[in-house]
Order: sequence, then C-alpha cells, then structure tokens
Amino acid sequence: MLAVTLRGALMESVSHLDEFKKQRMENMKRLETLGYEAFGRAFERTGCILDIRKVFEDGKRVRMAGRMVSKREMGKSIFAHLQDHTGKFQIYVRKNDVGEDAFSAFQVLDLGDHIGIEGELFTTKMGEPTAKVTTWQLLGKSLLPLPEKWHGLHDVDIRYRKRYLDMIANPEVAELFRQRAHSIRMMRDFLFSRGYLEVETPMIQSMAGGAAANPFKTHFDALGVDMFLRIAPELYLKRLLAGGFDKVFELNRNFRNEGLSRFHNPEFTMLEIYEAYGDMRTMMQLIQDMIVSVGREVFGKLQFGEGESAVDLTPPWKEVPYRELISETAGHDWFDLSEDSMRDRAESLGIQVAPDCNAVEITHEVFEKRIEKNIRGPVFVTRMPVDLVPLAKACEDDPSVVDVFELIIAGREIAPGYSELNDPIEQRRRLEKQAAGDPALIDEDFLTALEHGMPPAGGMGIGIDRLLMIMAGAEAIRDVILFPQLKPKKV
RNA sequence: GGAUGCUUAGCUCAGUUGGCAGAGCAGCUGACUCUUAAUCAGCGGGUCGUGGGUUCGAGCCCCACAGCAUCCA
Repeated sequence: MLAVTLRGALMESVSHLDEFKKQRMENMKRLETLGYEAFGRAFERTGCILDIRKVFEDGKRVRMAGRMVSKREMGKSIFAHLQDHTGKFQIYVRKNDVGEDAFSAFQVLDLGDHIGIEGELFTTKMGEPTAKVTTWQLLGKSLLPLPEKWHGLHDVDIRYRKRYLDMIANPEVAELFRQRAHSIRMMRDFLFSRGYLEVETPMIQSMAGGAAANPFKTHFDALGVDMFLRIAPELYLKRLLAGGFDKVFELNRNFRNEGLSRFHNPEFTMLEIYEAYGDMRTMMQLIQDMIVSVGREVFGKLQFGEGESAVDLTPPWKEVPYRELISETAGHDWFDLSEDSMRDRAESLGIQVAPDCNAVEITHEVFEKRIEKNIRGPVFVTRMPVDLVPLAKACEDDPSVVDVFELIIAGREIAPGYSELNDPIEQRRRLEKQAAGDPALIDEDFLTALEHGMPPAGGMGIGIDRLLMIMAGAEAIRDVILFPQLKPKKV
C-alpha cells in the first residue's frame, strides 16, 4: 500500500517533464511516418558554421549541420537558427522551395533537434547571412527541452552536473574550455620544442608519496592489496632522472582526498617538470617563458583581471626572499624575537596562532595570512625555511633555508620549484623524520634509485587549474573543470 | 567540520502583514512566404527541495534533513 503510494508520488513528481517528453516522442513518430529517420547517420558538411561564414558568398550551395536553437514560423515560411560549436547560422525554409511534405515535416521539429540541411546562401533584407534550404534531414531528435534561450542557464548546480546544457546555453563556457584545451596543448608544444620528454608514470601506487596530502584508497583485486591514487608523480619522475632522462615532464591528474572549495577539486591537473643538471633558476626561467607564451598565444594578452585582482605577467618577474617579505610585514626585528614575542606580534597583526606552533610555523602563518594573499605578482618567493620544504637542496650560503621558489600570482600559489635534493642519505633522513617512525611510509625503492645516483636537477609543479582560473578570469576552480566533483545527488 | 544565505512551472524569476500560486521564455491550437527575444488570438502546465511542527488557514513562521553557494577551520 505504502509502496504504491510512493510510486504514485514519484511518477507524479516527474509527470510534467514527462509531458514535454511525450509531446516530443509524438513529434518524433510523426516525423518517422513522414519518412525521416529520428536518429540519423553521418552527414557530409561543407564545413562547420564558422567555415561557412568565412566563405560566405551569395548563391553558393552549402551543406550545414547543427542543433536548431530557435524557430520563427510565418505561415508558409520559417526562419530558424542552427548552432554548432563555432556559432549560429540562420536558415530559411520556404514551402515553395522544399515542397509541401518537407515543409510540414519541418514544422514538427522541436528546438534542440539536430538537423542537416542543403541550401543556397543569401543575405536577408535585414542583412543577416542565411541559408535557403532546398533539402533537409533529421540527424538527432531531442526528447527534452533546452534551457531558456534568452536568460540562459544560471543554476550553478545544473551547470556543473549537466555541463552539456551549460555549453549549449552559455557559449562563453564552451569558449573557456577551448582556451583550456589550447593552453594545455601550447604547454606541451612549448616543452617538446625545448627538448623535454613527456612521460606517464603510475597513477595507482602502493604508497602515495611526493607530497603531504591524504590519498584516495583503492583495491587491487587480482593482487589482493590496497593501493592509492597518486598525490604527485614526483618520486617516479626522479627515478627517471636516475635512469638517464635529463628533461622530463608529466601533465596529468593528481588526486587528493580533501574537501571541495572554490580553489580545491580532489582531482586536479598538475604539470611537473624536471631537468637534470639544472636548478630552481632553470625552472624560474622556464615557467616564466612558458606562461608568457600561453598568455600571448592563447589569450592574446599578458594583463589579466580587473581592479583589485589585476595582474600583469609582463616579464621579467620579480624575485623576493621569504625573510624579506616577513620583515616588511612583521617588523625588521622579527627573526630576533623569542617564540612568545612572535606569538604576541602575530596576534597584534590579527592572526590567531595555535599554542603548539613553533617559530617557523608562526612565521609561516604570517606569510599565509598577511602576505601571500596581498601579492598581486607574479613574484617568485625564494629562500624558504628548510623545515617547510623537505625535498629540496639547502642554499649554498645558508643551510637554514632551501634553494626553492614559490611562484605567487594573484595572491595564490601557482607553482613551487626546487633545486632538487639528490643526496640519498639526507633524503632518507628527511623522509624518516616525515614518516615519524612508520617504515611503511618510506618509499625504499625511490631511495634505492637515489643511491644509484641521481644528477642534480631543477624541478617544479604547476597547478594548471589555478593558473587557468587567473587567465580565464574564473571565480571558482569548478568553472575551469568540465566535470567538477560534486556530492552525488540523492533521489 | 562550523557560520551565513539560497531552493517556487522544462528554463529565468516575482510572490506584499500568514488568507484562491504569478510573469516572461519554452509547450499546445489557430493566423501569417524576409523573420530574428518575430508578431497577433486562444489554451494547458505547480507535492512552492524533502519530512515534521505551530495555526481556523503556511510558498511565507518554527525544527530536522538534502543539495548548492560564500566565508571560516
């Protein structure tokens, strides 16, 4: 009894959408009885809509395909727009031109249907380039209504969950993802042309190393062991340096088992680059050249954002030591202060510091809360405290700081770069400290590779999604990821 | 994990002090052979996120839950 009621209620709740679908199914049947195949086959086109627009010429015959996104019926003639990924084009269907049957079938078409047309180009009285249809065919029936044509699709939940609707209703979204694809392609070409080799290393790993982050767990059935999705490719890329590849990169997904936020998606795209016999300065030059060329060639500019969030990527980019930034903000005597005085000073700057924080951690709180956010950049912050960065070489002139940079743009960390540690003894010491007595957390195979000898190297990782947020002017990381992670929706 | 806000027709949004659930687009019927947010005439479409409560009466007030957003951890 209850089950029956629930089922009734469920059917009731979708009944209205069903009515749209029912109507369209009926239209589909009518088209089929008129001899149209509802889900058609390959259709040879003169070109995409942009191609056709480019070669526009009065009287030219073309074959064009697209989704019908608007339709204006006027008795014995119809204007409509077809849309493909390159834009919209108006078509004109006249009873006299296509014949009675094809015309009445066209009247049955719904918005959203994919059709192919053959016709002759002309310009309307209002000056719009248009194709006068002589024949048409149905390529793909749409059974559900499109979002509203004028206001588009605003509901962010639907936009992320049904990205295909977002792309149809909001053309700028499709454009952004083309820019993303183009940017990534540019980076690959750039690195390839400079002699870097693209490699693929395991995403499923028996221990997730190379960064400090919580991994996703998975299970390898055939081997009966738990595995992890990688949090970074670093330790494998360094094995390749030991193996003799001198310039390598990997551009692919990393996975971190963290929450969702405006700046975090648990799977994100990272570009990691290593160059043997180089150091972090090699990387500084490389990333500057690479980002500048992406800016120029994909976006056609080096100035991004407006007002408060404006950044100018015109090289050369500034370099500022970490301690200098701290002194400027927290006082020139900061590094002479006792831990307690540091805590008081931090609080006077409006920063709450946990009581168990040491001097390095308090200092870094100041950096994160008061400095980093305000750096418009791009700025390379260099000479970070050794305790913050366990995988880098110490500076030659000061063992308390490491030879690294953190590239900050628009108040955000975009890319850390290191003079990589290639000393297996020091590396073991640091990994053991990090593992805090748990030998299962130490990647012995990686250490063995270093023991065989790894050349000195520069290395860096670039958070591609965050970089693209800046260049594309996106407010949220979800806006630059096609299918961002969301909570599964319960029924 | 915490705080705040949002959730009303397929889509975009109104909804007054708690008193019959609204508009535009989309849809349906009809007219119209250069329209373009076509126009004109008419029609249909709602478990107001879900579940409880207060009340004579809840889209609106209260509680819980869900999803989303922003900020914080």
